Amino acid sequence: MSQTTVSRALNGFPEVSEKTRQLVLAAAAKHNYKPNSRARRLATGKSMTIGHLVSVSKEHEMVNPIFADFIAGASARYAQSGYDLLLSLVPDEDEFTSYKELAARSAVDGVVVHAPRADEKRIAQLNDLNIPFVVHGRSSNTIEKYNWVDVNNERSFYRATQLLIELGHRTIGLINGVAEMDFAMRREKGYRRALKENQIKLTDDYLTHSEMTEPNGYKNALTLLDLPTPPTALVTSSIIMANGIRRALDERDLKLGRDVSVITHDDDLSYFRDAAAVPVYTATRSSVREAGRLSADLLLKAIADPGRDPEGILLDAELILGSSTKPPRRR
Amino acid sequence: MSQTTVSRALNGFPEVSEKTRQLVLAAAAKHNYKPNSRARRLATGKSMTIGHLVSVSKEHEMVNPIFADFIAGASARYAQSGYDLLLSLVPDEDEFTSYKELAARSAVDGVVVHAPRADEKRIAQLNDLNIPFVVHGRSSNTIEKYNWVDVNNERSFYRATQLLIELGHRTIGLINGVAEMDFAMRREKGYRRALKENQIKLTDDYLTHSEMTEPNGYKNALTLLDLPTPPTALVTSSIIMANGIRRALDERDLKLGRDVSVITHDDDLSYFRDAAAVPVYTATRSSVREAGRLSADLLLKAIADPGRDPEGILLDAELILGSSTKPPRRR
DNA sequence: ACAAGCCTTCAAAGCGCTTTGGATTTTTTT
DNA sequence: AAAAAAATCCAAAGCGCTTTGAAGGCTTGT
Repeated sequence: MSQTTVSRALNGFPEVSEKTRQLVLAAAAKHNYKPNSRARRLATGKSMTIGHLVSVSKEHEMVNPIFADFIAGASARYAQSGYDLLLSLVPDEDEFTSYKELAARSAVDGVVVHAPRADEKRIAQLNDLNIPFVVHGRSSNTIEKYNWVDVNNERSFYRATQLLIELGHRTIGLINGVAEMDFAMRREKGYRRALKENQIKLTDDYLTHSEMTEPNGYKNALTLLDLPTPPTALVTSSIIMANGIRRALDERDLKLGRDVSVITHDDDLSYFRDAAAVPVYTATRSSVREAGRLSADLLLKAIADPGRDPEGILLDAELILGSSTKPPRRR
Repeated sequence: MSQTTVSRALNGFPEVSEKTRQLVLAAAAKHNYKPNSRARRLATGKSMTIGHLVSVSKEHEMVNPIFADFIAGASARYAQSGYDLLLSLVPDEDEFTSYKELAARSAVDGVVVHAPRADEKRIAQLNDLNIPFVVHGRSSNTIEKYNWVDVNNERSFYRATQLLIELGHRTIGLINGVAEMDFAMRREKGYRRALKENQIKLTDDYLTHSEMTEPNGYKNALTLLDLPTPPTALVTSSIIMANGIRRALDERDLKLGRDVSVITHDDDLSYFRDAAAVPVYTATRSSVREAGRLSADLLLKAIADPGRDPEGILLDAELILGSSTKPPRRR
């Protein structure tokens, strides 16, 4: 049997009879034959690979832990479509160099941009490179069109803050992510809007920015609790920081909920899944794994149809009521 | 200038004069030329790719969060050596199928085995496939030789338990990972050995196995605390579970350290780095990122020299004294 | 029974590199 | 200055597939 026939049978072309196809498939299965990826990719001119470049902050060697769940979502989709996932953790200062290198050696058919800043150069750069991409998040200061999947950060933090205000809180702190990050900026915006609409004036002392680690949650919570007028409620950007906050409260002999209310953003991480009947944390919840799935779908569509107009998908985080929010305690 | 010369110049062969090489390099840099990965891989017969298959427990869709840091360590090494990292999150039931498929289509030059069980079939299977691999962890019930990088789980949990005993604790619980996992088994062994050597008899009620999530840490801690004779100290396998334990203590109005001592294994995850002057947790600490680096090095060596005898690297977890351990409280 | 037409199969070219073996140029030796 | 040796460079083959264009085999209609 000729090479052509085998190739056609395996790749589902119609020019081969069903009988022959079955024969070929049977033989392939028997010998555990799979076309060699390398040869196939050269012949087709496609890499069948999606690149994920995750930046590692050089300073703290920090890897954002949400990316594991995001990638878990995306990976499943790639597998279904026969794509491989190329992962590269790069020091944040040479992010662009890495993209350029991938494009130059034609190693990927598309890339996912993680953790966009409000000011994000990578978007224009990738558009220049003419390589399909999707951004997990958005970039406020970017005018160009691009594919993105994001949650409604501004609105969900507005709602969270609003909820606290309705409960009677007037001194509310925000323990946020790194200031340059787009999501952090939007969340801050939502927080500020809620305060403003309720004529609550707070200095920037009630606002912290840092990488979203447990120790930072702890440290920043202590800073806020040590203010002359400590906050009676906190909003935070990550369940990991929320754990640090809980530790800070513990140390001050304050009880979560009773003494200080906390609302956290909850990415629904698999190892922090808050599935109790009454959730531990009141939270703005949005599955980052689902975002991974959607991003993958979008990117695969963009690759399949290069003429496609960029699309944005906005997920709505649910506001989940848990036991970490109560009216403020009389002092 | 001929293709040959360019190829040789770029790949550092001695048959080309330094002058020509510089010329070629300059031209390549100018046009941002990089040899096409696909073509190069076909020509050389190497994939220049390392596969990481991470299993996702179908049941709980759980991704072990340590893998992010492990991969961060490994990724840096791969990049240095020109290798790409292929990541695939696969449902745990078709782990082997995935390895076989990668081997059949010759997509990777080597693979890393994550989270080995005490009884681990994948090792024999990979040896059969004749594909270089390194195991992160070990497999107690496997006789074959293989490359591995592991921490001394048995010894470090022995020491941890011993420390608690020396402090005066007699009722010590172990909140462990999934029972089938090799690391969990070894840790249990260390725990039991320390108890035995001190003539402490405890039923298996003081021992829990589960995926290492925060909610499981919480739940299991509550279970132990509700025993007729509750433990005065706990040893646990993950800092994420430790966070759940802290929450359980909080709920019972018990204070970490003062009322219940806790020692946790600490993988030195970037978002839980316990770098306070006095660490929060007394812990058996071993950087999983370092393990990633070492695994990558080992695997690259194995690929470079197929005749090489398998090697094992045993890391010693440090026992770090923190503030979560105190003598038991008189009741 | 034969030609037309369709279905099925095949031989060969090509994907963009690396690598071999030979050709050419330069340097060294006599 | 000619020959030998060394240093450069190049043409062509080949990596294992896909894909094109053409040939062969079957069916159908007359």
